[in-house]
Amino acid sequence: MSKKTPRARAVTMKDVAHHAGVSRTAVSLVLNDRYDVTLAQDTRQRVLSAAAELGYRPNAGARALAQQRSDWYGLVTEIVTAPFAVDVIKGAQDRAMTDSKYLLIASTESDPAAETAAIERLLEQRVEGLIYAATWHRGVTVPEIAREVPTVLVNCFDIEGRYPAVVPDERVGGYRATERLLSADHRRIGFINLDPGIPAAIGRREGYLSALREAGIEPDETLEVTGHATADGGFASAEQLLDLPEPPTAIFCANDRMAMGAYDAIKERGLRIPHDVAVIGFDNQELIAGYLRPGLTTVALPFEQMGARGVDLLAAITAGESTATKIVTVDCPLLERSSV
Amino acid sequence: MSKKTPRARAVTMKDVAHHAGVSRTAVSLVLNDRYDVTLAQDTRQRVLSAAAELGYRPNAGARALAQQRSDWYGLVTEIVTAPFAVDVIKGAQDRAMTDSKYLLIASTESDPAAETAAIERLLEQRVEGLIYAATWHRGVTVPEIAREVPTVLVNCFDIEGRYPAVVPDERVGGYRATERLLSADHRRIGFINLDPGIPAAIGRREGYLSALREAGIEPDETLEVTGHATADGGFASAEQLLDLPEPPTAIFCANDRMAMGAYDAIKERGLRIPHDVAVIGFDNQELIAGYLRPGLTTVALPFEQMGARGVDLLAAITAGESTATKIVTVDCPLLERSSV
DNA sequence: TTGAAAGCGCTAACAT
DNA sequence: ATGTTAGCGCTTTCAA
Repeated sequence: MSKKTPRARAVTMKDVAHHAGVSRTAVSLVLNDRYDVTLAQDTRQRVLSAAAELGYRPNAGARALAQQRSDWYGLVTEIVTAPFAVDVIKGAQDRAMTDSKYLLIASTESDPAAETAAIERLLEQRVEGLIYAATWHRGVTVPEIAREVPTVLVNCFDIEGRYPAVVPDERVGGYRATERLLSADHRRIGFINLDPGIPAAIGRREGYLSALREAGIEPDETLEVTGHATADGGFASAEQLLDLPEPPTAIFCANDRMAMGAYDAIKERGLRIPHDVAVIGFDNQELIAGYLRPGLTTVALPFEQMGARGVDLLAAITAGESTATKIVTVDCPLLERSSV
Repeated sequence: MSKKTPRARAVTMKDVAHHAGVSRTAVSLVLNDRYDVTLAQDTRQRVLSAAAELGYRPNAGARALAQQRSDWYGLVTEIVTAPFAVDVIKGAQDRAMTDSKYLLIASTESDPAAETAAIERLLEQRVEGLIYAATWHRGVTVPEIAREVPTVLVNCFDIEGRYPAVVPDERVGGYRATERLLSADHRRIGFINLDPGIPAAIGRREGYLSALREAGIEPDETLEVTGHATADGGFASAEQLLDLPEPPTAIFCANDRMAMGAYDAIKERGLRIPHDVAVIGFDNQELIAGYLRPGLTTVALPFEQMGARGVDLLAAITAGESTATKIVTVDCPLLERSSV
């Protein structure tokens, strides 16, 4: 066991000031590019080179203390647990960086007590705002403590409508998928939906139905089935559809996992995708959609954009530019591969 | 546009002290559970209730400044970009939490300049140490600036061997996979490997070969093929193996994506998994391994554990308990599903 | 144009 | 056992 080596004390502003032969104030002014105050060109130069020479690095914490602002946002999420929606983090992270904000991420397992504790700790770090993100689109109950600071929900919404939120536009997504199938001349389009009640199931179905109606097709209830949201569920539901006296020529699966199962069902009957049966998914889970054979055409959930929009909203709110608890809806784009 | 509402100034220790009628020192002592100093039981009580009453919340930044330690670690990674290995973040996060450490995550896209900048900003936040994590196991070059603070690599290693690292035990993983197949009485075991040269390919192959040899089987070179690391690559390689005059009865795929393709190749020939051909994968990509039909037996990459071990190591180093640039190897467990 | 001084919230050495 | 005081590194009035 080696003794702990005491790290050399970091260079401070005082050191720079001393080295440059100016006051600490001057250093602060120069280093913060405060051009509202007029400083001698020479002073500026001296400070700059002294800082460079000494390898000065500002201490963000000290600055935060003095300025009473941390430049941090807290991101509370169960997402770290479920890699599916991890792009939310990336989107938020990138967007925060461009604002010179930091993201303090607290992962939770949606245990309310732990969640409150996590937020509590973020508040101790004096985060200026909170982003509360969920793995799958749903209504949530945010711990009361979050009210202490501006808070924005991402990929979920407050059941009581007290917070602004950023959510995917499920309806348009469902519409796009169906429309794509229609444009390939399919008229009998099966729909394997998720368990009813959740926003994804409701919105995607609405989109499906309205696309059909716009195309002058009266929805046929036998073509609508709900399946367990897994590959096995998709397999079973697809079988059900294919067993119909008048089976569909295309199937819209409300998620990619079910589409994965549908592929198996279709292939097992010796049918070809998309030649005999076209398939379209939802979620754009890369690992599935990208690697199925043929590649699965699907609708993408805009996780990254939602994360970015969340930070946007938060920035606007903390800047006092916005205050309404509005719901921002983000588009779900269609991703063409080869299954239609 | 509403005017920015000035947030009420937070309750400080001074307020608590005042309210309790004691000194700031006393408050600090009580709130930090410093039992080495003796305080009147009454004082302690008064402070506690004053703090509760006022809703006092410590200011982590101020404490960091005074103590000259931040309790923060920086996690530099490209992982946020690629959800695959995101469990590293979770493992590190959880482990850090139990130490009351925070993780400041900086996502990079492995652009060296951006990486250096990201680390620079982490250092401005006065992180006490750095974890540098990669999406896939490989040798990396860490920006020089990382030397300023204890640094640990996770799922990668320094090409020049200057940093301690935590990596998966690829060899044992390959061994386990092969052994599992052997235990199911397979003697002709095909191996679809990754592009040679990377640690995963080298280690997994070593494990494969040594398991065979231990079982008294002389490796047959025609059973070893390398494929493009995708489903299509796996498909092609599996075809190649199945076309052999004496085809294998089991295939070990060096990753799950290739196993996904192998499934298709096997099924297209009307063969059954595992009855006619057993398949085993590597990586345990949930979305693939869990949803393939039948479920894919595979070897898991211990991302979460690696993240946790990384923080462990860092904690030991910053505590001065360890200093060697050792390589820690983490076990890759076998995950049984139904493909063997 | 520059500098002195106070203060941000907290800890810790030192007195009392 | 409790209080005083001096920082921690930085920003920001306010004077000079």
